[in-house]
Amino acid sequence: MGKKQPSISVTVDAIVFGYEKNEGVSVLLIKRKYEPFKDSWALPGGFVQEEESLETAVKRELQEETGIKVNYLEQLYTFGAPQRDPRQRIISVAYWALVKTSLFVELKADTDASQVQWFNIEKLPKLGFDHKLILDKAIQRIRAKVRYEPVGFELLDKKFSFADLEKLYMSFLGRDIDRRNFRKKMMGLKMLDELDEWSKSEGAGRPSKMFRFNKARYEQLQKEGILFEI
Amino acid sequence: MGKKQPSISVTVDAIVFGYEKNEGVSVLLIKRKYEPFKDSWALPGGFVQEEESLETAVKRELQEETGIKVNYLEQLYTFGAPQRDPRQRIISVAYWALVKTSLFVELKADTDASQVQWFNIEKLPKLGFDHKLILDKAIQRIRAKVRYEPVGFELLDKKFSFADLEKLYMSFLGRDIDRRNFRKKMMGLKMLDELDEWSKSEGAGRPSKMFRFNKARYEQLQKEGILFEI
DNA sequence: ACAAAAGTGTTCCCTATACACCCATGG
DNA sequence: CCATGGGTGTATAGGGAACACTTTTGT
Repeated sequence: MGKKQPSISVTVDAIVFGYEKNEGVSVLLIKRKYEPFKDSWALPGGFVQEEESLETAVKRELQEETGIKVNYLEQLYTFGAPQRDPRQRIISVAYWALVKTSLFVELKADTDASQVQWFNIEKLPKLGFDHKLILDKAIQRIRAKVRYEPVGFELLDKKFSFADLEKLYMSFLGRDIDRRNFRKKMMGLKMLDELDEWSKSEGAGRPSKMFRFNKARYEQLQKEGILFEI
Repeated sequence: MGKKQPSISVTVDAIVFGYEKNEGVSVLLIKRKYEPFKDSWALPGGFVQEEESLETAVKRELQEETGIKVNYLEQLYTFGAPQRDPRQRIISVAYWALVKTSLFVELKADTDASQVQWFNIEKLPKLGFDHKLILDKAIQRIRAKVRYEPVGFELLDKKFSFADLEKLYMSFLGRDIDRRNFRKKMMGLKMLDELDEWSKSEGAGRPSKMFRFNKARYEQLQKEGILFEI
C-alpha cells in the first residue's frame, strides 16, 4: 500500500425487480441521455459521492433518475473489469431490490435519463455497458434466494389468494409448481394467516379464500432461512 | 451521472483461509509497516492499479505483501462506509480464498508488511480498519458455502483418510459430525475413490484406508451444488 | 350443463438422524 | 490385555413428490 493512487471512479448500479400479478417479473431500465451509450437502455446508477455510503448513493441515483424510492437494496456484486466503461476506469458496485411494480407506475425520467420503463425479464432490450452481465447475475441471485428465504411480502397486495402466491413463486422459479404440495408446504411454515374473506369473481371459477402474510413469522423465516424445496 | 467525480480510492483485501489437519482453520494476516494502524494486524491488500482487474490486483497484493500465490479468489463483498479509512474515502472489494496452510510455510513479509502470520480463527488478534467486520463476513460465507458445495480438494493431501476429511468438515462447520452418517453421505456422493493403501500408524489404533478425491465428480458437484445436510 | 378455477388427502420413497458394537494396531 | 482410533448396519421418522377428484361459481 502506499505508492501510486490511480484515478479510478466508483459508481453504483441498481437492479430493481418489479413484480406484478399479471405481468410477472420486470426490471427497471433507463434510456441514457448522454454518451457513452447515448439512447441505449441501461441500469440506473451513477457516481458515488465522497461523503455518502454506497447504499445511500444507489438510493439517491435511483430517485434522481427514475423518481422511485426504495427502502432496502442488497449488494449483489462489484464489477471492475478494466475496459467495462469506455471513458475511464470505473468500478461499479451493483445493488438489487424487489418491489411491487404497481407502486411505481409514475416513473419520471430525470437527470441522466430520457426515459424510464419496466421491461419484462423475458423481453429485454439490448443494454449498454456490461449491464447485461450484471442483470444476468442478479437474476441468478434472485432465483437462488427464493429457495432459502421467503418472498412475497412486499410484492403482493395485503390480501391475496393462494393462486396469487403460487403464480409469484412460479415466476421466480421459472417453472410449474404442484398446487397441493405448495399449499401444504406454505401452511406448514405458518407464514400465512387465513382470512374470512373470499375473492370477488373475475370470470368463472370458484371464489378463493384470501390470506395475508403473518409478518412476525415471515421475518423470523427470513432470519432463520427456509429450505424451500418444491 | 455526469456532474462531479469525487476522488474515491479503490482497494482490494484478501481473506486467505488456510487449513491444516492438526491446526484447523487459520487466516493470513500482516502486521502493518506504515500508518494508519501501523503495527496493527490487518488483512493483506492494497490499491487497485488503473489497468488491472480486481482479481489481478488481489493476487498481486497478496504476492507482494506475503509472498504467497493463490490461483483462485472469490469475491466476498464490497465495503464502502465513508469513514472506514481514516485517511480518505476508500472503498474496498474483499476477496477470499482457501488454501492448504502447509504449502505456505515460508511467508515473507515485504512491501507494506513487517510480519506475516497465520492465525487460528479461534485466536485472532485485534485488527485495524474494519477488518474484523470483513473477516466475520468471510467466516460466515465459508460456513454457508460448505453446505452447498464440496470442499477439501485443495486442502488435504492427495491421499487422506476418512478421519482427515471428517475433521476438515468439523472445522468448517464448527460442530461434531456422526462418523457413520458422514461416511454414508460421502460415499453416496461418489466423490471419493477408495485406494488400496492403509495409513501408517501414528500411535495406537487401527490403520485407516486411504482415499483420494475423484476430481471429475468433485468438479461436477461444485457446479451442480450439493445439499450437505449433516 | 359445461367450463373454469379452487379446494382437498393419500401413498410412496428417500434421506436425515439416532444409535452401539466389533476390529486392527501399538504399547 | 488394554487403550486408541477405524470401520460398519439398522430402525425410525419426516418431508418431498406424484397424483385425481370434488366444489363452487359464471356463462
